[in-house]
Amino acid sequence: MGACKQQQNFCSYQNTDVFSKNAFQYLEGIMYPKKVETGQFLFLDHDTADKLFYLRKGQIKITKVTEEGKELVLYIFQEGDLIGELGVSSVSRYNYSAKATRNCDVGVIQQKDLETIIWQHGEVAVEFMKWMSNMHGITRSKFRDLMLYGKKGALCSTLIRLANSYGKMTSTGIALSQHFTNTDLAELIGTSRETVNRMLSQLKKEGIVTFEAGGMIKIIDLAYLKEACSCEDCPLEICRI
Amino acid sequence: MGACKQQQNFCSYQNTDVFSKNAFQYLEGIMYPKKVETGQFLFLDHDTADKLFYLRKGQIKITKVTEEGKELVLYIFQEGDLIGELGVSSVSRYNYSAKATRNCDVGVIQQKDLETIIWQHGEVAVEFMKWMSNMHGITRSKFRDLMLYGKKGALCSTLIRLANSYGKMTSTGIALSQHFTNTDLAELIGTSRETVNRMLSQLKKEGIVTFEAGGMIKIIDLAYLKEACSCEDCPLEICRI
DNA sequence: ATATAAGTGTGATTTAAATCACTTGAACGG
DNA sequence: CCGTTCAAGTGATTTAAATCACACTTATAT
Repeated sequence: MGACKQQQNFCSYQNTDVFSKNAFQYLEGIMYPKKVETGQFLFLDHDTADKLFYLRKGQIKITKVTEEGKELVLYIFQEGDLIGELGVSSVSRYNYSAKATRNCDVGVIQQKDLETIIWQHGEVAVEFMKWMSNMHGITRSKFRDLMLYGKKGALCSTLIRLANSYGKMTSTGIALSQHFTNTDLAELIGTSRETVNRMLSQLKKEGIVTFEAGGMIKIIDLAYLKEACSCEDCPLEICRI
Repeated sequence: MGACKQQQNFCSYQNTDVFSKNAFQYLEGIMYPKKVETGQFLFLDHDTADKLFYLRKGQIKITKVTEEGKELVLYIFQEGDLIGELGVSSVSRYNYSAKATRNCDVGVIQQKDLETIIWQHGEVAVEFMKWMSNMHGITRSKFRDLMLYGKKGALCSTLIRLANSYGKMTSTGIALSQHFTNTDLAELIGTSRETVNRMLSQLKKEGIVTFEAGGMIKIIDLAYLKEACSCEDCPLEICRI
């Protein structure tokens, strides 16, 4: 379990970093393994939400798709992240889908089993609340960024979040360790591919970002990006993708 | 504590409806009273988030304001609602403000006191999680509605939520029991007063809504509003303002 | 190596929404 | 009753972003 890997990554947090070793062992105890292949869904919109998922390996995108096929990516989860809801009422349903964008090893946690642990161990309950609070913080801060500062602000906010989740510090800037296509970014922002392309070209021209081998984005002027979305320097567990 | 007051209100839920009588008594035990007058703030953006608030009476708007003065209203809380975050880390801060839009009677709950109860009573922990999950659900569903269906969809979604929170069923439609100005609605949607005015006029012309005495909105054609924002009939605890 | 698909880059055009600039109306206090 | 303030309504204009259309580039697979 993470903690900020200083220098190596710009700063990569897993959302399970809120759990103590002790609490995490309880979770391990009730997990059973599952594999999900690239392109497959871990769960679908409207499925019964009676499980949590611990992502051991791979990548999961949480998406919401409209009837017309427009796709909004709400989160991208990585190794060490916990996925799902703790509705605690047995009848609640997901209102988004979870799609594997790489081959995944997942630990499945049954709601019922988790509830037992929460009942018995106050410590685990408190840590779960911290996790839930963080997740809500991510959603709320994205909401703010995507609503208030236009598409340019939305892109800049998203680049900062990507830097926090995928960035590696180098002497010349923060290099994203993964390639994101214009379409990927557009789906994170809720805009069109063309708009992303034009905005990125502009940022490149102004020397805010550069493109490395394989189209990987490197952030040169983080301060500019922060300015563009009135960054409030939220804690890193919230400022993520 | 609520439960759906059938017929009387269209359907008014409080977000504390997740708590059992028993759990709520524990909360009552650690609350101390506070009054907040109309226009005053219960807390400000960036204040330390070490308290929860139970709203006994009055109304609180949760808002986010940009440097340029643009205001986004995230939630409107009513009697019986619980306000705040359960970050559980003592250093977390609000990243929004809470403004009283009526004279309020509030019960203040100290984070520390609450944590003790959560530790001791698994039942309370589980109910708190349900509450947190609901709050997150509200945020997520608004995010979706405001991002994906344009300003028209955003307005229609907001009218549905207002109906759930303030609507009274009548023989001719759902009458909102409170007046909302064009500016109020604009701040809920993240748009301009003029745009709201034009969209509302249009809805009126098409017979979707009417204006009653005092400018109160009455919803005639709920199905139309649902269609406009691809309503998924979320549970009522989530489809609120 | 070459066909095929997937992604990028850009101009032109359309559409949605914000902004500006007023007018009208309603409500409130002295 | 009149001036002041706050909200509603609306035309004209500008700006932001989506959409359309297509050329070009880069991977990938047979």
